[in-house]
Amino acid sequence: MTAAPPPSAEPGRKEQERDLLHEVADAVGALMEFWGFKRVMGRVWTLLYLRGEALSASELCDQLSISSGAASMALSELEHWAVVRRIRKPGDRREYFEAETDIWKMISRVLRERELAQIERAVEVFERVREKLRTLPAPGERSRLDDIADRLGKLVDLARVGRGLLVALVQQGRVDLGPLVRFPRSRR
Amino acid sequence: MTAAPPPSAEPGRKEQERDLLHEVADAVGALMEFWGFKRVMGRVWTLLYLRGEALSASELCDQLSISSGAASMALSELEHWAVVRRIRKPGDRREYFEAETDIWKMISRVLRERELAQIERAVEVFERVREKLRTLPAPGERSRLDDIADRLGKLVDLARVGRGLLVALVQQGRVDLGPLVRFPRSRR
DNA sequence: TTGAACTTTCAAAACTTTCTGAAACCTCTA
DNA sequence: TAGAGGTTTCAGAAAGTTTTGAAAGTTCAA
Repeated sequence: MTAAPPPSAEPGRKEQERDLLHEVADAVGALMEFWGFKRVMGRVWTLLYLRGEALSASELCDQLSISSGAASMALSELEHWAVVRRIRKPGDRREYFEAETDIWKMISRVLRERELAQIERAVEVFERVREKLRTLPAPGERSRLDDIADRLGKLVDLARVGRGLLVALVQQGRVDLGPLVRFPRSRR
Repeated sequence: MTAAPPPSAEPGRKEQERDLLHEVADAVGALMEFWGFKRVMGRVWTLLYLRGEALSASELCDQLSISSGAASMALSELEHWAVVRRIRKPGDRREYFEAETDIWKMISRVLRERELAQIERAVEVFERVREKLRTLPAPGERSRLDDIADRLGKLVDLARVGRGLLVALVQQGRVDLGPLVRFPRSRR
């Protein structure tokens, strides 16, 4: 009387489970999105992690309701960041995917490859512009332009401090933001 | 022979200066975008910082080629994050804006208000789902669901560790990611 | 070598975010 | 307290991002 398989509407245990995992996956997705990744990447990783076993691409598509294209892209990107491992099972043509669980490896890699590059790019722009500002002919308003160049110099210093802290963090897993906390307040 | 005002095409010192500042502003904009802010916010702050004086909204619109609407929105948001100060000059109806230069104040505020909230939200979801998973009737596959709940528990722990580190960072300006580096690798 | 099974690519569609500019709304000064 | 000068709001436009799904590309067992 109570053991009949659910007719067709009604939650159903399987669906409930899927929805719950879905919810967690979304929460992680939001977190990762904040870190500059795509939301699906977080969702995929989470499902793989929670399920605890290697899943095939098509199962991921089913479980997360995404297209094969989206899955393929998310998976390669996750693999690039070493957040997911690609696995082959002998005698099975499909590829399987497994969640990487070494959190620090993931985070430090992002800091090193992405954030550092970002800061470096900014430093380059700052320095180049400062040089150009110097050579800009400025009859009669030398001091105003010089002031700007000075502040730009401070920006360069700041970016360098930031870069240093980031490097320290990645290398030692530990950082003291003192230099940043104390960074020269401008004297007006 | 060489001192005539530039005819109409040609760089022109004024334009060159504006373009150079523009370039720096864009670089900072890209950096801030990465941190989850809007690009214009970074551009506005940078221009204010480099110019070193309080500017009116309309001057910002001119210099950055943005509409009054965009400026208004960026400025209120910057003000919310205490990255820019709003200033009134006596006898002038306009509002002026000035760049805040205390970098740490800005960063710690973002970490506290935004990142922390984000993590807290995730923790709540994780715990709620874990509870529900526990009460999910699971005839005949008790162990699989339990495994999932266990891993979800680890996720909760991880998020708590992250929250702790963040709080420490904000309060002491210093952090040791050891707990994260060492976070329990899953035994498969 | 073939072809079935699976994966990747990519142009177009769907969706999201950001920007514009005019109208509504303030807020001072006279 | 009228209204000129400024600021904010907001609906629609523009720009940007993500997703889809079908076609092209791979790979492997036979």
